Amino acid sequence: MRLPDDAAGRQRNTRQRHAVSALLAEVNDFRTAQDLHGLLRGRGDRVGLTTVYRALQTMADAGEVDVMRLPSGEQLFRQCSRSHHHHLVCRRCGRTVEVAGPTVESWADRIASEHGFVDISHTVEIFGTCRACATG
Amino acid sequence: MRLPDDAAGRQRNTRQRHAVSALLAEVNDFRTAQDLHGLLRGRGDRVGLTTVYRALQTMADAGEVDVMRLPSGEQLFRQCSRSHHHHLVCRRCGRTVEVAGPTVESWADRIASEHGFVDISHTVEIFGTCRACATG
DNA sequence: GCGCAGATGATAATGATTGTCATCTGCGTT
DNA sequence: AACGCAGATGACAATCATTATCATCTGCGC
Repeated sequence: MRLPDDAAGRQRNTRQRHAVSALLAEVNDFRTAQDLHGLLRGRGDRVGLTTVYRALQTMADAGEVDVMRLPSGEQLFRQCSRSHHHHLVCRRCGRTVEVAGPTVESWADRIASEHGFVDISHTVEIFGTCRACATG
Repeated sequence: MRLPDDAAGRQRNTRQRHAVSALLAEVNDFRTAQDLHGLLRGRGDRVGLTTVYRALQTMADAGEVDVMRLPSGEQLFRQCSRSHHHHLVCRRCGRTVEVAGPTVESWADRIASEHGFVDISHTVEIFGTCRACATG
């Protein structure tokens, strides 16, 4: 047990991973993998699509980025605060707001316990139209 | 205005739609479209996969079936109660429990309103391991 | 500088879902 | 009971995001 995080600590510092990470920090919003790949290419960074997917997957596993899924099924990635939270998404312009939800957390846990479920996790997404889009 | 639900009331009673509907009533659980199609074929009902998808889509639009999405992105269909509710799903055996959540509903609405969002909808899924799977 | 495990990327493969389109069939009308 | 047509069907092709392959490359510890 010399290396507690043995399996996880094997990632290298590559140009590509850094590029993806930097881009996520820049566009502070949810983007698809394909989208991010396009942006990288557009700015001249030469990164393969496969690599973008892999980088995002790795970062997601490490808790460095959030993954959410659109009703259509596509997954979106974003650099988010590390703590558990959910998202409020404008279905028109895509603007997102992080929302903390102690209410839901405890509700979900309670409901699950009442039914004898253990090892609970949950997903919550809220969709709506933001003020700008509604009035514009 | 002889037909108030003009646009929606155009569905015909076909053998195929009935077969899909009957199967859903039988297996009271979430199934993929492909899965349902396989079951129909297995029992001798001759129905095209495309038609199964269309039937499910139509029924979902009409609120007759529930659609949920696995973390992997595949969508599952189930005949459910008409009222709005969410699901508690065993990640091991797939058993599902319908849960009503006035708490979340109001929470989601309140959060969204506070941020100026309108026309709110939301998705909530709770995953866990049911007692049977946890002890077994 | 060496060497190799991990990383990359062009490409093919996968797999669920949707589009196409010629044909068929409820079902209201005649 | 036959008619006609809008909606329905289904075999097949197409899409599209994501993943698998695999030969090659490169951090980075030695």
